[in-house]
Amino acid sequence: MIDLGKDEKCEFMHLHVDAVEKVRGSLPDEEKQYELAELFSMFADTTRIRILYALFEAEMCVCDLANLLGMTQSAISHQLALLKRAKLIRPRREGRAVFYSLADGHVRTMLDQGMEHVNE
Amino acid sequence: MIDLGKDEKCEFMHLHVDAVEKVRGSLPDEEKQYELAELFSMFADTTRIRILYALFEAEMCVCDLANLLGMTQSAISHQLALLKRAKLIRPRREGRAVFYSLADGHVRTMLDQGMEHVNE
DNA sequence: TTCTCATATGAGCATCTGCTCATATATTAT
DNA sequence: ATAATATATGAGCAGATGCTCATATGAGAA
Repeated sequence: MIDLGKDEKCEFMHLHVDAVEKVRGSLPDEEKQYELAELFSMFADTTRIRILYALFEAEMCVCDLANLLGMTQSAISHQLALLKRAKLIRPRREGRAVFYSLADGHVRTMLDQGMEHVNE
Repeated sequence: MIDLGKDEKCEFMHLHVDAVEKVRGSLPDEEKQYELAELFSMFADTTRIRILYALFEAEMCVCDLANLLGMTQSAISHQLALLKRAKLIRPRREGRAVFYSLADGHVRTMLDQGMEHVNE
């Protein structure tokens, strides 16, 4: 057996060198990995999940959401800014109020898929 | 107009009281919200994303993954423990090695949906 | 048994995240 | 113009997260 140094024991004793090499090429590139992680992190918080579920039902302004979820205007606004940056929601100004709605259907699909897994 | 106190200005000046009330009933219950957030948080990290993409291609052991991703065995093992806890992957012992594979198809579907959104 | 290898896991630490609080901006009304 | 209202945003802080390092566990070999 070839000696590959003290830190490379198990990595090369297995038969899977070819499998590993095959997989290496099929990974999404670094930027896509980062964008994916960032997208999913939007769904990784209960406040944002509740905001999105609320927007499934109706377009709502910041204070409506704050009232609905029992949170401060500031907390909601910060989260809306994140969701907007991730292009999951879209603002519409009407006088002083800003109404938010879902940007596209993927949001719904993704949450549905997640809910399906959670419900087994 | 009814005076509702200093902190409840905007919440009740809008026409959306009914919309808000309708939505209140349609939110998933607290436990589901939490489970959903926990599930999505599994996809909210590039290391775990790369592990899952790797397992799309082939069942792999811890050290194979560590080698593939250029990370320590410990770091990978910690992440695998999280993915296992979330029931996204499944271990299979074979001698000293433990091989991991995807637990079910939802994982693939969810990542695909995310990738679709990222790719616009 | 003892030794080695593969994996798992607890502690510690630096970074990230989600809130609060204060304040800034934008729009309308007077 | 000034005042009031709705939203946005920066700073600060407590808790969560992902790594490293050391060590524990589990399984096969001698």
